[in-house]
Amino acid sequence: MGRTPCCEKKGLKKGPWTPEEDERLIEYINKNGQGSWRALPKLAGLLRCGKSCRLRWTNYLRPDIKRGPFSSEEEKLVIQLHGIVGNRYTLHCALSLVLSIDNIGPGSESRERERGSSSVFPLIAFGLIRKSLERWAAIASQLPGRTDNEIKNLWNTHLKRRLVCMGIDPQTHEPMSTSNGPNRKPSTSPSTRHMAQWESARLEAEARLSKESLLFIPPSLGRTSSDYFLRIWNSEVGESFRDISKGSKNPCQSSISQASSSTTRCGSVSVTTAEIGNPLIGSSATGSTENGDLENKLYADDSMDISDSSSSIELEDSCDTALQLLFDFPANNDMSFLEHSDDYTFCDAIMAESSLNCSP
DNA sequence: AAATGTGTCAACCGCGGGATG
DNA sequence: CCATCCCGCGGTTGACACATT
Repeated sequence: MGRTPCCEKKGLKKGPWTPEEDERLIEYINKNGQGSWRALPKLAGLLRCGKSCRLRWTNYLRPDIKRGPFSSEEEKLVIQLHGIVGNRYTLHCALSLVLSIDNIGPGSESRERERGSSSVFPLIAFGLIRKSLERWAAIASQLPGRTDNEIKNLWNTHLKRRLVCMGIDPQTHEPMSTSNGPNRKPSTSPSTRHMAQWESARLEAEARLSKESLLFIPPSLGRTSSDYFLRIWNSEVGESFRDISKGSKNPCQSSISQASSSTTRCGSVSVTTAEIGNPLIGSSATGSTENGDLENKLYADDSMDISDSSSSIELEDSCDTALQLLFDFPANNDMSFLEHSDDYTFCDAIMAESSLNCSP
């Protein structure tokens, strides 16, 4: 309703593309570049709608497309990434964590202690919240040469079935409820497990950040954990997130609002870190009050006087940066941190066993 | 050998949402 | 504020190849 169709349907060709059409499209884009898809068919002399041209180009003709079957490494990566950004459950976990942090206002010292040291984690969570809304593109961005459509097809035709065959819920990446299997530990609540996973990721990020900080700060000056947080806080990443609760145009804020309003509807996660009593936090936290103060500043930003100069573009970059932090660490897309929770990630088992037990 | 079933994948559809003028 | 363009999504279709009966 209201929207005009992307093109006049009459007289336009549908179905498989011919080599001649491909050639025309490639030639046109090589000459004129991408964009203006609506006008492109006419200019290129194609009897296709612009959307069809765009799809053909982005999913098939782009020179950087990698053809051929997915390698086992790629499949494993897709499964792992789907576990992170690929379901709304994770999205809500991230959201809940951010909100739980947000709920800790000045004076809530006990909760601060429970939560432990501050970190880059909220920034990662914000990035993930945003990116979770673009699941296939986010996953595809980590697999050079693969398109989101290709990954979606792979997931729907191969991987999803494989997970089901392995008794794993493809949505939650959890073992199916009724059959935990002989070697499985009693299943912890999904919330707890996801939170443990998140916390594990957070700790890794912190460790890495701390390590990197050693390169920038002379040991003679001494360091506290707040130094590391300050470094992030003073960076452009921090600058962008200082404005998160200001201004409705903020894309992250928008996502948060949307997700927040849907939390009740989906009923997935409404726990806070403190509520689930994540043991990782207690065992590893430094419990720095300096950090708590910093976080109070960070999340009680209604009272902060910050000259708002960050554009949405900067914020977007920062969200990307935050996501990239997660994708990057420890290094080169090594997602082994996911396996720290020893009953959560079954990718290796899946890859090893699927061909034996789940042959179509 | 023919009919039928199944899997795969490129392509399409309709929708929501951000960006822009 | 509104209309339009563009992008990305989930879901689906249809052609084709291959397996099974």
